[in-house]
Amino acid sequence: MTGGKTVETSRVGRPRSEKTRLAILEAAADLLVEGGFSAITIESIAARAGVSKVTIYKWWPSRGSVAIDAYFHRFRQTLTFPDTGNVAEDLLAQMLILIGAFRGRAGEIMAELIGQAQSDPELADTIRTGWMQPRREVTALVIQRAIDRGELRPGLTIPILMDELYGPIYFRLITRYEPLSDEFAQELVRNTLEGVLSTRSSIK
Amino acid sequence: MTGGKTVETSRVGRPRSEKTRLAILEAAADLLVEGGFSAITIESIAARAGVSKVTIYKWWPSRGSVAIDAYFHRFRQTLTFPDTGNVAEDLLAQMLILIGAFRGRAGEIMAELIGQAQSDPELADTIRTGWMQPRREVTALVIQRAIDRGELRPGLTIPILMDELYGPIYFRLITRYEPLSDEFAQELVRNTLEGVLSTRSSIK
Amino acid sequence: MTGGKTVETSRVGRPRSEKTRLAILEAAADLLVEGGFSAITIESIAARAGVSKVTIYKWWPSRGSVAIDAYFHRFRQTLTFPDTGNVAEDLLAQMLILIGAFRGRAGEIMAELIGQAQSDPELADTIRTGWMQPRREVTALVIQRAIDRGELRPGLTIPILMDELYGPIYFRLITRYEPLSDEFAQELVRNTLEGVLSTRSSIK
Amino acid sequence: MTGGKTVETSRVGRPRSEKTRLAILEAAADLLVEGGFSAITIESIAARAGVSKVTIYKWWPSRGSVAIDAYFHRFRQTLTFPDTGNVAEDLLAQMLILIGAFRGRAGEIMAELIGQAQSDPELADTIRTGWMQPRREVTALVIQRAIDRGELRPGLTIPILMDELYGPIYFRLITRYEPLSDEFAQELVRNTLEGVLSTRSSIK
DNA sequence: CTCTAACCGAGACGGTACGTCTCGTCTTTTG
DNA sequence: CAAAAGACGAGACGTACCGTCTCGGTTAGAG
Repeated sequence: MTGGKTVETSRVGRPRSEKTRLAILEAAADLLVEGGFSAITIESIAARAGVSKVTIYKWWPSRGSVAIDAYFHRFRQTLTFPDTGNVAEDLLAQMLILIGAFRGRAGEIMAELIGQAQSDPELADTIRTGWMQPRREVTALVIQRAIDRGELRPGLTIPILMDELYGPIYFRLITRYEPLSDEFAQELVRNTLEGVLSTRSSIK
Repeated sequence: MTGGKTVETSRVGRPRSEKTRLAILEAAADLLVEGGFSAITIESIAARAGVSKVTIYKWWPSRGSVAIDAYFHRFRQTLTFPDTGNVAEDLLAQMLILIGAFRGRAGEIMAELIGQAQSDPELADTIRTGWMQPRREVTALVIQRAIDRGELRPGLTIPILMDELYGPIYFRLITRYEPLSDEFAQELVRNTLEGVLSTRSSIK
Repeated sequence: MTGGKTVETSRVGRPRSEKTRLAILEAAADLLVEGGFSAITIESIAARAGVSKVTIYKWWPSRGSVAIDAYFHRFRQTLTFPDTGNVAEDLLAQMLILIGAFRGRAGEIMAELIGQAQSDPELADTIRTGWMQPRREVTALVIQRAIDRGELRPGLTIPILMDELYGPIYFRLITRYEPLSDEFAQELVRNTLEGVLSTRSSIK
Repeated sequence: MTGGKTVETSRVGRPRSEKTRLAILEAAADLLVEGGFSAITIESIAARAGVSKVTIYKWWPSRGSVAIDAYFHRFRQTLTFPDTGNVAEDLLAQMLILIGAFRGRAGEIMAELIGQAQSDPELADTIRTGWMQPRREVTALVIQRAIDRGELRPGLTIPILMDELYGPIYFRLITRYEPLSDEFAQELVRNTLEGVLSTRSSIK
């Protein structure tokens, strides 16, 4: 996310052109939407943005980093999750918002970005810290509060519980085994909280 | 998985060389282990196997397909899962075997293959049908039997439950947020079955 | 002159395309005539010849070498110098033929090629062995015979005498101080043979 | 030689920095000596001189013009030729001085500059007027006096005679066919004056 | 003693060409 | 007819300089 940094201090020399920065992000985002990650080449971005290749290389280290910046630029979404105090409701709301974002082009592109990240550690890091981490923090907060209120088991490992919620969603996003429907999110959250044992056997 | 098919019918002309096929798979597997998916190029395989590029193109449609064939060739494992009749034990055993396989090089390579599959539908399909499906079928059987015995809730959607088990594992494989430890598998299976609500609130 | 070599032995693999070789030389020669040496870029040749850059790099080591090959391809001239037995006549004929070739585009281009050769030793060598040497050999022969016949001084250093003939011509070609006129050649040859001392002083 | 001009009129505004001008010429000369003309790039000069590119462009129109200025700055030599009244001695002295200057790095660089001048008319002009012309004028004077004294043939075309002297030297400098030895200069001057016909045939 | 015009550094930028890489196809000879 | 060898067109890579363009900060004579 190198290229995203704003020029803080006014230093000597010609300042960075904000117009150019935006033209690059817009061009990359367009290419991403139209042809997916494989359509992102430094040359195609440069040509579309009317910008020199060197300028792109100057501010971004790889095509992956331009792609993720362009993704955030285009699909930046608010993280305003509700906080009703009811853990089931809050978690479901969060999962529905994520699933909603992943239906449509944004989801396909995120899948490709995650795919690319498997052979681009820097991209992987940017996705983790720039995309997943903020969401996980909100979710962790909701879970922690529910533990504090005594709604959830105290011995719980929070990262594992979060993997139980996010894991299946990203698994579906990536394997496309089954659709990312609202019903899926509902049963996922319910199952995760209540378990899947039959009532009889749960009373031990 | 085109290249993996054995030559059944004896047709006219010079038969396909089995030695060549194996040389290609061994070379590709070596490259995969040494340098990951990005080290797999048709040219590098051809050079290493002492084989012409055209011969590879003749039997495999893409580098992804050679890679997955080479992966299966090198890391093929038995699917002999225990069947004790205890759903918790059986599921845990299955997850532990998968996690064990994913620790080490095989896991890293599978992550890369899944990554590549995001921009290679054919590779995605081969991974689903050749790798995931067999495991899911065994898991589905165990779950179905537990439902039949009344251990699990009858209304359960089996694919969702399987996503709850496999999803977090693949999520950790791909995001590398946290390690694929045995403890993780244990808590994952326990949480999935019993839920995470505190005992007090679960008696409603 | 690497690319000029003809494929002698019929070896395995696809043979070199003669059509491609000629297309490259024609394109390069056209560019040379139209825009001089600076118009010769590997990219422009490739574009004009409908050929890949790699193919050019495969057969020629530098743009200079393509240029000189293209020059010879386009301006190859016969070396049929007359041999009358009269040294003055023969030398003048040779110089007139060379000067004639250097008037017009071929001379301008040769000047540029010699210029480039100052920073490209390989090009320099090709010009020496492929262009100058054959002419010098013919000239050396004429001179040697004149020495044998007793027309020229026996103690003469032949290379120096040849430099006295060719040097002024190339000097004019390169500095453009004065035109390469036929009168120039006539006085040059006469002066070189007879000297410039006044008759009075020459009889010492 | 634009950049070499001294600031005559004192105009308003900050005057041109002499320190900067010298830093540029020194840097360029160093680069020229170390890596030849190809090492001369505006960027490398700017970096080495601690100067902005724009400042260089402001005072010199091209890299060729900086190069030639740097050459004169570093290798400026006196034009004090002896004038003994003996044409053979005087011409030989002049040629020996020139040949002496051309042995060593200065000659190699001059060859490269002349080479570059083939595709840079302005550079060609600067070399002619700034380097060759002063020498030719001295030589022309010596020749003219010899004609006046009756030592040389009256019908002689002086520029042609000068090309007979300078041409072979520059030819050797540029083609590196043979070394620029003192013996070469001696025989060159002698041959030029006396001719190469054998005594017998010269008396016709 | 301020004003102001020109100089100068640093560095961003669009552009052209470089030489390299790998792809997937094509065209031969060899077994 | 399979396979090896290798030529080839295509196109992106990342780099080097080009020449131009802001900027901010001198520097010295003119008012």
